[in-house]
Amino acid sequence: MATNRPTPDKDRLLLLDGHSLAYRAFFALPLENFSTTTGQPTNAVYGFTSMLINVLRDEQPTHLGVCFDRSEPTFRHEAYVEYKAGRQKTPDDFRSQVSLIFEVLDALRIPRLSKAGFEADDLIATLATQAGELGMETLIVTGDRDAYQLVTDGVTVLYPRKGVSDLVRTTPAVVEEKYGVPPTRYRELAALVGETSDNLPGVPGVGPKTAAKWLNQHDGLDGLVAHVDEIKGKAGDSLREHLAQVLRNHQINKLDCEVELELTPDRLTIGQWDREEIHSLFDTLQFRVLRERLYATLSTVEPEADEGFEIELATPGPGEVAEWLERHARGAGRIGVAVSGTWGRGTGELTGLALAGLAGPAAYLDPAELIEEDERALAGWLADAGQPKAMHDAKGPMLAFAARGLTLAGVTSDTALAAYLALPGQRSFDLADLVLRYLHRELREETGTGGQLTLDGSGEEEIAHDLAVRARAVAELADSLDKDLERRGAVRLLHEVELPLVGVLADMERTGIAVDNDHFAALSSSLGGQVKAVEELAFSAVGHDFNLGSPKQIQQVLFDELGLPKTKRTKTGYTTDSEALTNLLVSDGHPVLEHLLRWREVAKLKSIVDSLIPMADDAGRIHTTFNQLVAATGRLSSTDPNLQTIPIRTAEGRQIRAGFVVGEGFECLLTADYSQIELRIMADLSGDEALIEAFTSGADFHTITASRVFDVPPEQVDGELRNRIKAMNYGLAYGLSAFGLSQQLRIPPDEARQLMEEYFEQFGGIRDYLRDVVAKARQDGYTETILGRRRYLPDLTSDNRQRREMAERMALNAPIQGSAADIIKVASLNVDRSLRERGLTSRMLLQVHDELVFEVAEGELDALRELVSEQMCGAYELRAPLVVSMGTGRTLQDAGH
DNA sequence: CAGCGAACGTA
DNA sequence: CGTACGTTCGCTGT
Repeated sequence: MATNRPTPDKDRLLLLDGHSLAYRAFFALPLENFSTTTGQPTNAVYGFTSMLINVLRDEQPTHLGVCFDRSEPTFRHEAYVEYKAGRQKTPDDFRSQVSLIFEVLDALRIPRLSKAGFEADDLIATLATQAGELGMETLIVTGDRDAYQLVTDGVTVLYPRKGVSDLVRTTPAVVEEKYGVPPTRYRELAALVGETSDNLPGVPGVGPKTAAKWLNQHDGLDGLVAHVDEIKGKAGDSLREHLAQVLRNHQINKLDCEVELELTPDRLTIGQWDREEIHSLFDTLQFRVLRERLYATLSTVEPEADEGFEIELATPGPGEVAEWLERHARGAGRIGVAVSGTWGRGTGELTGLALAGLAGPAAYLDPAELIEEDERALAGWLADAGQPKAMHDAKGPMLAFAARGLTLAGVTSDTALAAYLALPGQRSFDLADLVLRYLHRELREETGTGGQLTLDGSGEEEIAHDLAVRARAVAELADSLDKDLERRGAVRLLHEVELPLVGVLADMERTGIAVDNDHFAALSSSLGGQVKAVEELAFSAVGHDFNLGSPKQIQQVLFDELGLPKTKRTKTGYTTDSEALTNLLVSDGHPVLEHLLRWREVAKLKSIVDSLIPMADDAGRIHTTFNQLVAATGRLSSTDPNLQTIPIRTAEGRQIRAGFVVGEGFECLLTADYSQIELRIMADLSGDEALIEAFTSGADFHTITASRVFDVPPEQVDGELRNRIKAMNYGLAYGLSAFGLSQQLRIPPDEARQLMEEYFEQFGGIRDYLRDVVAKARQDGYTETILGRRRYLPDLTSDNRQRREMAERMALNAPIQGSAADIIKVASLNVDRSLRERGLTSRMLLQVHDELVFEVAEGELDALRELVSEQMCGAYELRAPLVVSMGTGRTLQDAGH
């Protein structure tokens, strides 16, 4: 709609009919594509918000309001009891979204209006009328055609045509063309034709064409009524028969232009919206694209976001680096460092480097141009822990630095990490987003005041400026985030845990883990043979070929062809997951089920092996990438490849572990894992004496707890009883319900409920703790780990049960899982430091949530065992003390225990 | 060719 | 109707 750019000299009021637009969006957008992972439908909110953003962008209103219907009856119901009768009830999936729309509007500081006894249309009519008197231009966005009666030269209706993206501009000429009457007559025409959705029947046999003809012939409805006896034909008879109804329609579809409202059009201004609120709301709604669009739109409205960064850029020539650093970096406070290049798989390459403090000139260095002297000066400054630096997501750049022999020290802020602690659960910590959010600026150079870019076409200068802007932005952002973390009590967590961990993780990535690709190749071919064989068995069992990897085709075979009983529903059909197939196998026993399960198993293993083979570098080592910014609880994650999910449960799976081996020159691998760390944390946090006692007694924890719950001596606790309590013990930390427990143990729900009650009778502290932790989180808006790591859970107060209960389970789990993450992070740091202090060459390779994997140097096994045990157990003092178990061997399989 | 859902690997 | 992740595959829609 760029053709209809507004004229800025006139005030422009935009009025939206909230319900009618949301309702349209609800039916236009498929629910299955617009729901959050917690199951909250969002299609109406999404569609409405999307329309709102578009119209803000295209129309650039100066004033704005959204009107809503109310549930109370209106004067129309009083005039006609059947008004809107027979309408189907509003779907629940829609109703749950209305309050979300309110939240969006409130966060955007957009006024919303409603009044008991009136429909949104009446408010719109009133405001449009008043706006006209104030000399304002009005735009009405509504899916209700009644609004056509308001159209004048100063009032335009934007009516959504199919879906939510296309708005038709309805001017007087358009109404006239479409209906054959001017907007002022539209009401009369509608009275004759009727409105089925309002349960206002018109004259049978009379459509818009006839109605328009009559109205034009008799100069309106009054004239028509006066000459009603002259109307000929069947339609005339029909009109006379239904005349009362027409007059009633005409009375009812009149919009009230004199509703008393608290706000007048000139007060419907667009407030300063709250970026944080929008961020967290859009996070909850999982609107990613929409957020970008919103920012793109509103930043054109918001002048402050138009500002960029002023940069005075120097490019020290050969031999000038040392001097520049001396003059502008040393003693100039914290320097922002921005790096361009590539990194991953434990290495990287540096292509550009920019330095900038809060003020003063910035420098751009091209690593390819540095002479030895410059490189030495740079290396010295980078490695100087006394020179404070701020970076954004420093781990990658660290790998690139390391690849050219540079070490980095003195990083007192990593803005990505700081943002992660401030806003865990956000999925991206893009520098531009953070700059916009915290500094209300755009990540670009301010070109208005001097410093004109001289683009010579090479783009090189542009790259330098771009990087310098990032360096300056990081320096400023770091200060801003420091303050934010202060407020959130996360300063120590950043400085004492997350920041130092960056280097430890980079080292692990750089080191990698050795693999035996011959072993993997043999494994792959053996698994490949089995995949083929099982595939053939499956085909002959059903009599034809099909794709065993396609759930869709499996469903067709199982449920359509073989007529097996339907399983649990998924979004797209019926589940064929291994649990369901196993159930079918027990109940029906069709041989294809067995083959299918077996195929999945071997195909999965083969795909893991095949994905690992090309990962090894020339030295035969695989380098994962640890992500420190993704897990909402504070855990690390591992990608490319994910070395935190190497199979262990089945013997065949463990064959893959046999392919991870000790590297040349080293003695063996050592794995060290915390035993039952989450349960110990739960015991500590809850302070339940019985539970703590169960841990300090030294005997098998599940057996001890089972013995208490079933009131039998520990030696009489058999596998079955122990299993039940083990499931309970673990399930508690996840917010397991009685129903879930019954499912897992395959016992009746009543029995499961009773089991839980008996458990809580013995360990009441746990129940109290779990209840309190949720209550506190609801109060505070977040949960906290032992080191003060927060997780924000706004959904705890949601009126949507599904969302609320999901948030409650997250609230139960986050402090436990997150505290375990805190502890192993501290342990990793302490082990790393201790290795250094004792001058050992053994090294840490992996972190797998509650386990650390080491490569043991010749002759260091005993020393390492002692060191690791000491540092891991001593990482944090719990009332149920930390216990570590270790295993060693030449492969990861042998080192298991 | 991107994006999504189902399935499944780990703690 | 038990948390937290990442990867693979097939399918669908642009």
